[in-house]
Amino acid sequence: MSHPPVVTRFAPSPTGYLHIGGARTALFNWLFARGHNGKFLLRIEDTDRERSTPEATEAIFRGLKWLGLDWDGETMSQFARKDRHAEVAYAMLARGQAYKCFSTQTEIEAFRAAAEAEKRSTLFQSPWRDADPATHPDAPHVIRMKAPRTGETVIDDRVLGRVVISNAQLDDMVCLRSDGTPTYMLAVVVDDHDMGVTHVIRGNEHLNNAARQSMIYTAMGWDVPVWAHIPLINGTDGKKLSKRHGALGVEEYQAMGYPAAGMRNYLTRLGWSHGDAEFFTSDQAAEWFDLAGIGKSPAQFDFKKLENLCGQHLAAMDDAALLHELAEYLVAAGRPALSDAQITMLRAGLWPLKDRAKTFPDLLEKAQYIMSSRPIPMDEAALKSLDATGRALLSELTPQLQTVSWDKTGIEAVLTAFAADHGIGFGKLATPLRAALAGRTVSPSVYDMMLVIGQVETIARLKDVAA
RNA sequence: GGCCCGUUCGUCUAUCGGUUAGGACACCAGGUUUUCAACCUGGGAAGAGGGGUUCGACUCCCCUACGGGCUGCCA
Repeated sequence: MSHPPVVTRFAPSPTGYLHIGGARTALFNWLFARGHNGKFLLRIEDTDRERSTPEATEAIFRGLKWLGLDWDGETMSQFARKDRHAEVAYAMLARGQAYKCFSTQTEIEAFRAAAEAEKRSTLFQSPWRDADPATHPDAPHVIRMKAPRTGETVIDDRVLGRVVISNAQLDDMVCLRSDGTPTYMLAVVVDDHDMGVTHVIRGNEHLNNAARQSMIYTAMGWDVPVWAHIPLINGTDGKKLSKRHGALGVEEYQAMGYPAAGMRNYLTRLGWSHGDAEFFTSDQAAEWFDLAGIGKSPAQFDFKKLENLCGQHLAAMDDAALLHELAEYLVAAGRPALSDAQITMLRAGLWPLKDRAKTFPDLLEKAQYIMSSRPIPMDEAALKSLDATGRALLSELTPQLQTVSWDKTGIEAVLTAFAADHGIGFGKLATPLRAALAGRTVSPSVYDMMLVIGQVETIARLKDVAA
């Protein structure tokens, strides 16, 4: 028995940056498709000509690319398919599943206002629903779905379970606007059907829409896709995610220096779980990802956990990939690129840094001692530890470093013997040494620094502070 | 207002009627240590409230509270 092919899609509207919640929706669709040998499609829902912009479309592309969410085939523009949408609207009309409604927006607003005042249902019931076409005026009109008024529509949701919505709650939605363009409700269904989408994985806010869309599928005699409505992401206070919580656009996260692998891991784990698995690669995630593992309740964004995961991914990344992504980070953050010489030095000194850094700016900060050129700028605490005693120790130590074999054991032997000879703990020696090498009191291990910058540079830096 | 969805440690979550309610992040304490990290050990920390059903409920049902969504010729 063969499995039916899986086709998922991400369908953002290009009205701003790629929202963090949208990115997670895209990620879930991508994981599901990749894990099932299926296709992941991208459709830009640009039927709202007022609010859609090409810049926003570009931002969506950049965000998806940063996260490594590659889509199959050409990007589809929903607006470009408006003729097809209209065709379906007229097909529904011909089937008697839809009708022309000549009510003006002013009339509808008046109806709603009156209904609200009388505490009646504000669902608009068009007087044209059952009107004889022969009596239709020659006037602008919309095409409305002739939705069933009794009974119920059931959404068999893979995340939420069986959701029953009474048809009396649903109105005759507009499918084709008076200017001939389709509404979202019609366009999604037509496109998803035409694109062969089998699984609709999207935000919870569409759950009610699913009932409406289900009606269109039924009216057209099309197969209804598998629904999976995923919970939204909340801000750190449990309230809806908003600008107050800082970063909303995924590009901001890139600019803050979070590695994409960590971001993917974090976002995957937010609202989905696979036993106790916390740290995993995209391949593992795709292999494990399933609709059953998606939680029902909204999750709060937690920067601490994101950072922790990012740190683990940074440590696990190979040097070339890390350096490559670091360069991209610098561009995204609008920071100056590293020179070839700096990159060479950084590559050599990456090993003691990788498992300490959580983000790219963090890594760069810790790599400061590699990139600085002599004389090394000193911060206040470093200067303080380079007092007369400290400098005396260092100038006595320096000659001994000229002859040592430059590896961890060689250096360690000299330093520990030196400390012992002077009757001091190793810490008393390491502190001024660290200051001289790094210009600060927080740095990687002095051994590691000496190995990374090399014998010549080490001695030069020590001589600088002795002077 | 009507309808729909949700509610386990501070946070992300496991549990799919029977567990001392598990893990991770964060936090606290101790250890290791040349600083900061990392690392190791230990610790505190949860089923929104109230009713049922059941021999037994975090788990099933109902009510309430709280949070969210929909109720557009936006998506």
